[in-house]
Amino acid sequence: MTPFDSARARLEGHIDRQGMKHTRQRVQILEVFISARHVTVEELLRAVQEAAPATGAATVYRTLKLFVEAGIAHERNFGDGQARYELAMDDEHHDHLICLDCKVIFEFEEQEIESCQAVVASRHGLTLRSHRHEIYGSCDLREACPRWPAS
Amino acid sequence: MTPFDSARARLEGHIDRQGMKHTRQRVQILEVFISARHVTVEELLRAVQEAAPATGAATVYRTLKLFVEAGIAHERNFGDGQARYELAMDDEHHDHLICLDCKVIFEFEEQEIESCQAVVASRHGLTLRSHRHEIYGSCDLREACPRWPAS
DNA sequence: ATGAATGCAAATAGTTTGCACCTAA
DNA sequence: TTAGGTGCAAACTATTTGCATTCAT
Repeated sequence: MTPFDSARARLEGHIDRQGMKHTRQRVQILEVFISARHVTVEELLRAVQEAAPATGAATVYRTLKLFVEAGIAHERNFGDGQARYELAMDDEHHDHLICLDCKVIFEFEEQEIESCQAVVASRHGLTLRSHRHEIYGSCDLREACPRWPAS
Repeated sequence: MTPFDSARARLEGHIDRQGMKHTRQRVQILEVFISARHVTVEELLRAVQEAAPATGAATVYRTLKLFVEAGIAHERNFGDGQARYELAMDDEHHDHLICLDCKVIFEFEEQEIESCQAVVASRHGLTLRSHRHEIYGSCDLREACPRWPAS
C-alpha cells in the first residue's frame, strides 16, 4: 500500500462517514499533495492547476482543511505568514529544524525532549495535549548545507 | 532601576544611536507595554488610547517593531492569527505553555530541552540560532486551573 | 432530483504603507 | 528649519465566505 493509497483510503473513509461527496478535485489535490513536503497553499494550487487549470484557490483551502479533519495532513506555521501543510503518517511525530540561510526544513524527533514536555505540563497542573517546536539555525551556506554551493 | 527604567534606557539608547526622535507616543506606549504580558496590538492600542485617545493603530504597530529592534520586546505567535508582544528582559529566556481550556499562558524554562536543541541542530550541520517551543495542554477547568472556577 | 462541492468574487482580519500634517531637535 | 514621526485612510496578504452553477449520488 503506497502512501497515496493509505491516505486516500483514510480520506474516502472520512468522506463516507461524514456523508460528503467524492470529487475529482479532492483526488487531484491529494495526488499533488502526497508528493510534496511542507507546501503552501499557493504552491499546491499552482501545481494542481497544471493538471486542472480551472481549480480555484478556495477549493484548495477547503480541501486542505478537509485533509486535516480526515487526519491525513498537519498544518504548520513557520512564521513567514503563510500556512504550510504536510502529510500526516500514522503514529509518526516529528518537529522541525529550519535553516535561516538556505530555508531547508529538516524533521527531527527527540525522545528526551518529548518526555520533558509532559513533565513541564504536569508541573503546572495541565495535561499535555500538543506542542509545537521549531529550531532555527544557520548552515552559513557551507559544505554542510544540503544546498551548498547554492547562490 | 525598575523594569520600566531599564527598558526605557535601552530604547532611548537605540533611538539616539539610530538618529531617531524621542516622542511622547513612544514613551506612552512603553508605559502601557511594561505592565502587560503577551499583549496583542489591539489590547495595547485600546489601553494606550485610554490615556491618549488620538493614538493611531499604525503608530502602535510601528512602535512595537521599534521595541523589537531595540531589544526590549519579543514577538510571539500562538497560532490564533494575531501577534503578541512581551517584554524582553536581559539574558532571560523562556518558552510557553498554553492552556487550551482557559487560555492561561505560563512561561517555562527547561535546561535539558535547551541543550538538546543545540545537539539536534549540529547533528544536521547547523548552528543553533533561535527556537520556538510551545506546549499546549488542558486544565479541564478544575482546581489546578489558575482561573478555576471560572466560567 | 437534490444537496453538497466548486469557482468566482467579495468580504475579513491583521498588518503595512502613502501621504499630508505635526513635532522634536 | 527640517528630517523623522504620527494619524488617517487606502493597500496588501492570507484566508474565508456568499452565492449561482455544477456535479455526485
